[in-house]
Amino acid sequence: MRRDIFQAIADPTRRAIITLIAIQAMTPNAIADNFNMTRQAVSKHLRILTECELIKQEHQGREIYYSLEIEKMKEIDKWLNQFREIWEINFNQLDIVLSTIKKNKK
Amino acid sequence: MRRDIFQAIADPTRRAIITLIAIQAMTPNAIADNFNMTRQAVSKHLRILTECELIKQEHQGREIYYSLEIEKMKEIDKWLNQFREIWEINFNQLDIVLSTIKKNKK
DNA sequence: TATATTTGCAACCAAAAGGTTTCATATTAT
DNA sequence: ATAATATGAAACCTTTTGGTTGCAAATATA
Repeated sequence: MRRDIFQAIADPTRRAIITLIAIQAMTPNAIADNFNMTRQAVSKHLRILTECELIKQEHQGREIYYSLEIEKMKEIDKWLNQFREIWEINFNQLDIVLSTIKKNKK
Repeated sequence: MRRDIFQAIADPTRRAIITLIAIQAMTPNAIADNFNMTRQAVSKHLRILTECELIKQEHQGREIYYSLEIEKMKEIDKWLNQFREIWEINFNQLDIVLSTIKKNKK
């Protein structure tokens, strides 16, 4: 069982669940209504998301409300940080190219 | 074959490859040297990354240099955008809490 | 108390993933 | 021309994934 955050968001159903409960906490039944699969299949996805702490539960009687653990989402952002520098470089290079074009126009 | 960007970065080896070639373009052999698996296994990962256009090839004689397609990486960032608003809200709420504590101290 | 509802868990199954070995092809070097 | 090198592709195998159905437990309702 690898069960890291990148593996968690690899599945399109799980990404949809994340987006769904980002707005507001929902019960498994309510979540499952949005998908074309059994409640149990959705439940398995919720289990995986819970295991890697991307979502959290709140028990209320016999119902369980699932909501997004937004802090964990930032880990993906953190991983992307190492590439932002490259984006910036590319942007700056584009900037140089653009100003060169400008100069030549004059 | 799903082969989308989220499925591509789900595998730790592929994430490592991405990080490796982000710095500079590399040949499959050079890339494979960094992993404890056969060259062919690495080659399969390169194929998957190529198929979803996360990396690009540059042929040079019998060698092929693989490099990162940085623009594609931004798609992950774009997906994260829908959650940034929530981060901000949380941050602002924390701000309110902090200023309330400050006020009560006085 | 008996029944309905909400949920999770286990057993099972087909398909996909990730590795291996073997082989074919193209380019370079002798 | 022959041999070596760099690479990709195919066949194969094991494990993981993502779904199913059936069942058990806890809570709410009649």
